[in-house]
Amino acid sequence: MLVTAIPRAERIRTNSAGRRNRAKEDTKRAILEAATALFEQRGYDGFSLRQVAEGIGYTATTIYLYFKDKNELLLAVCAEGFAGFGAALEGAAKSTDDPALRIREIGRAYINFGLSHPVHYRVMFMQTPDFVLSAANQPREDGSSYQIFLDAITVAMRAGVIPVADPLETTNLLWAGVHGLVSLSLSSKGVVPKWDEDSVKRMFEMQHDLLERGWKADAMG
Amino acid sequence: MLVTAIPRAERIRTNSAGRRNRAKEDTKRAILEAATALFEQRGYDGFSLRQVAEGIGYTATTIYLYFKDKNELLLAVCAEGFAGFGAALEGAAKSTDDPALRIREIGRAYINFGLSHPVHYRVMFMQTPDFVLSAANQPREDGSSYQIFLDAITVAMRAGVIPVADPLETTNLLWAGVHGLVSLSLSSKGVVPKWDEDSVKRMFEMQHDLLERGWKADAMG
DNA sequence: TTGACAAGATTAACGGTGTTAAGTAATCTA
DNA sequence: TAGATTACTTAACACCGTTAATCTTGTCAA
Repeated sequence: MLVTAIPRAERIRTNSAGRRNRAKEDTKRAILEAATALFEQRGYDGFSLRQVAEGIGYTATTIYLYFKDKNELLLAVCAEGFAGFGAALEGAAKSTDDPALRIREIGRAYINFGLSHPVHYRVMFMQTPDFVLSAANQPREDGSSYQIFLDAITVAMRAGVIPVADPLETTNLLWAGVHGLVSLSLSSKGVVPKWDEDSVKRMFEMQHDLLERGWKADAMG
Repeated sequence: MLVTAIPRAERIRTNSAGRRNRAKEDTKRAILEAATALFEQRGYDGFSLRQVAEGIGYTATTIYLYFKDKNELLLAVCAEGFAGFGAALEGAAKSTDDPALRIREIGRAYINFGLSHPVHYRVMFMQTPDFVLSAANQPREDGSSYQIFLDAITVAMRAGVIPVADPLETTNLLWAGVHGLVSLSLSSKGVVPKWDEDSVKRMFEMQHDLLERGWKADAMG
């Protein structure tokens, strides 16, 4: 008789536990996906636990077995969406070696993401105060989204293409520029002229041209 | 007997109607004031019709006799708060004859207002999409808040201190700059570095310096 | 194989929300 | 003084997030 290192009882128990865990992960994923779908098509206001649950044949209270409360589920939904945010910024940062162009590309990526993920962007940066932190500091292998901005700025400063100043404030300045464009577009599109996507992209280029010219003028005294 | 031009019955009726109307205006004001108080100290989320009403000894349904629904009451509350917004911008616009300085002063007034009226600013420009329109277009004797921006821009263009371009887009650009600073400050103050009031004001000056230098560099080819 | 146990899901309930429809009491009109 | 109008309330509906208690079912050790 072949004696295995692990006794039968324990094998069964761990397998069973494994299957249970897998099942649990599955329904957790199911909830998350239903939540994401509902959230994306109904927005922040039309998002209720009861609807999420009923959409996949559960009761609302079941969600509490998998998420602490509504906020945590919403945060999980956004975290998923914002994995793509960090990736987009990172891709932009790596797309060129030119320190000045890199900043512009990051800005373009930011704008593009915001405009094409309005619901996520809204919740993360506009609607719910507490979410900004987790959005900006969404941990990634190589630094948060904010860090990607900051790195590009410090590199550009060292390279002498932008004036040396407090890197944090310069980062915030750039962030404010793109965030202003995206958030006003999301709020004003269709009700105030010139806030459609094309205008916003054009305005970003104008904004960045001005910034670069300003930096250059500053460098020349 | 002295014959008055207006018969007694009619006088009574109109007076009575006047008294009624005055009373009605009074309770409308009472509701509005209670709403404002509650809104200012509990914010958008902790604002309920039942609480507004109970605070002044009415039932929630009474509010519907004076306002169409919750949204309209909230809008009235914000409209009140934003009378000051237009006034602040207008004051800034009139504070100088220098077209370039005027733009900066308007920006400063915008920043100051946003930072000192966080709750109103949030609702008008961040929280509720539908409110941006009424905030920007809040009718005033001499034009909306947006119009104050726009006028300053067109004057500056005519004066040659900023490059001639689409005035609407240039206005939006400026608006995005200050809105980005204010809204990120409101969302990030205390959780992300350098978003306190002093930093924001400093960043605005940096931002505007860059813009002006950029405009000047543009003018020189 | 049976009985205990634990996990997963449900039902019931609490206190809250915006909103509508019907009812009441006082005031004004004729 | 009878009837209409006005200001307000009560009752109800359909939701919401959240908690506690209950049920069901499969797994486990004896």
